[in-house]
Amino acid sequence: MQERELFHKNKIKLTEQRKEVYSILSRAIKPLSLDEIQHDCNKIDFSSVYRSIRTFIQKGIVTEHYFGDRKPKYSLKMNDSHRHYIKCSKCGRIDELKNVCIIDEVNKKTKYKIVDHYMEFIGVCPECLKK
Amino acid sequence: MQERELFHKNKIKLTEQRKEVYSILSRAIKPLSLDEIQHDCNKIDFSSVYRSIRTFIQKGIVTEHYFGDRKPKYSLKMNDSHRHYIKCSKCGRIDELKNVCIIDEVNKKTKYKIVDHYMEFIGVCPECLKK
DNA sequence: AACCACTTGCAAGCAGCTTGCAATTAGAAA
DNA sequence: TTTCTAATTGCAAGCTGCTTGCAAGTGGTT
Repeated sequence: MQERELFHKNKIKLTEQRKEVYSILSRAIKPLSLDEIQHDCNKIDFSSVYRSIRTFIQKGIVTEHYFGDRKPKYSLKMNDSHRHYIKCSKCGRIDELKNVCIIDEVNKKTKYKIVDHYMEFIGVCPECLKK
Repeated sequence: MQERELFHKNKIKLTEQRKEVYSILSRAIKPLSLDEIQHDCNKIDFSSVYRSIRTFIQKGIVTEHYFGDRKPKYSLKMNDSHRHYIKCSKCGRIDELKNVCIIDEVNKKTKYKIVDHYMEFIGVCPECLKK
């Protein structure tokens, strides 16, 4: 979907700041913190980055991730599927973990109606294992 | 294991404050935030609660959990197995999710050596579903 | 019983958001 | 295209949830 179309569909005004934040997230290869997003921006106030992200989350365009530190990370919510990540405990590198699904198993074990889930894996990456 | 023995084995001084924090965690039926732990205490300073928890985590006695809000929760790390929880998006109730394991599947999909993992599920609990 | 390294409560400090507000601006209406 | 107005922005102040320095107090060894 086009950026313009996506914004219009969600009744979000197409401002320069929002375009830039969206663009950064669409080019990111991993979830980013507010800090990191602002750092990649061309002079956008932190509060504006913060508010665009809040808006995107509220409209379901962006997902918030927790990786066990105090800074949540953000990524575009893709239509295809829920994504999971693995983080290296030595160097901090984050990789995507593809084709891992646990929803069916959880559905069998609980009476809750699952609406969302989040998984985080901590490990040692191949490079750090060599050392 | 006895509390006294556990503390001694880990070279942790057996103070009144630490005994109380440990006792609260051992009676808790779900992970608690620092706030909640302090609230259950009989006049222990917040910084002491904070530092006991840090010590317990560092000694491997306590586990830190993230449930998608800004306040980490803490529980005793049981010897038996890694625990997972499910949280109701309507009422905030948290239940334990038993016998759910994904480690084997993840090990097949990645070259990382997994050292820890964390899963969180958000759903609507049976009571809230009725409403 | 005496000692002393560790622990505590207190208060100050700090990071990471979160919000109020006046100026600015996107985009609907004319 | 110009006008109008509600939404958005940058700035600065404020807040929450830790985090830390320090002097007083205390377990546990001697």
